[in-house]
Amino acid sequence: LAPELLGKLVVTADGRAGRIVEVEAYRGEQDPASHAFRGRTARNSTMFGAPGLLYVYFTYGMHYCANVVAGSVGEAQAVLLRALEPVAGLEAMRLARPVSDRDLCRGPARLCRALGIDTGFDGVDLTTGGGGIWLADDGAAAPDAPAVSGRIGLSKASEFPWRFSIPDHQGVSGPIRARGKISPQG
DNA sequence: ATATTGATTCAT
DNA sequence: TGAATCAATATA
Repeated sequence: LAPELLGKLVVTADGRAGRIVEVEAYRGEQDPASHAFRGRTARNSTMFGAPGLLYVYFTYGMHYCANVVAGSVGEAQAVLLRALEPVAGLEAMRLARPVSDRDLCRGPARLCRALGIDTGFDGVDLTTGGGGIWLADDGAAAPDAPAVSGRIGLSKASEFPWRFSIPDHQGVSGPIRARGKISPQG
């Protein structure tokens, strides 16, 4: 499911939108790197819910990251949104954080800042639009052969090749990759 | 390479 | 209670 999100749009009620260009998959209680690895807690309970929910968590004392819940109820699978290509509402994004347009949504915490996502959005349903943020499909196809590489920024299980991105897209978060020794792209 | 920053979690 | 950890980013 994770690679199929590539090319989809994330849209907010106030007119901001970005195209998904990079994601990572997390596989619930079987995945040592997943927040759900040690079972359900107050923080990760959204992951155990229905597919299509938005799981937002706060980390490093200052950053939010957003995931799309996948799998079925109770499986706690999720797809981390790592980078978007800004598509609409760029003015509001620049206001949230003044950086170059290319960097607005390049990185899991940056895209949350740019779209105004915080833990208040944790648990909203991305399929109905009622939560103020939703997924849209404008017909752009996911790449036939998405780039695959090791996950980024993890102290455990970073070797699992569950990071997917649009090949050679400039919006993909790059340099952080140097921390892992995985042969990148593919 | 290092500072930032605070919630969450696991161990006393 | 306390310490370690953390799916990150900015700055040097």
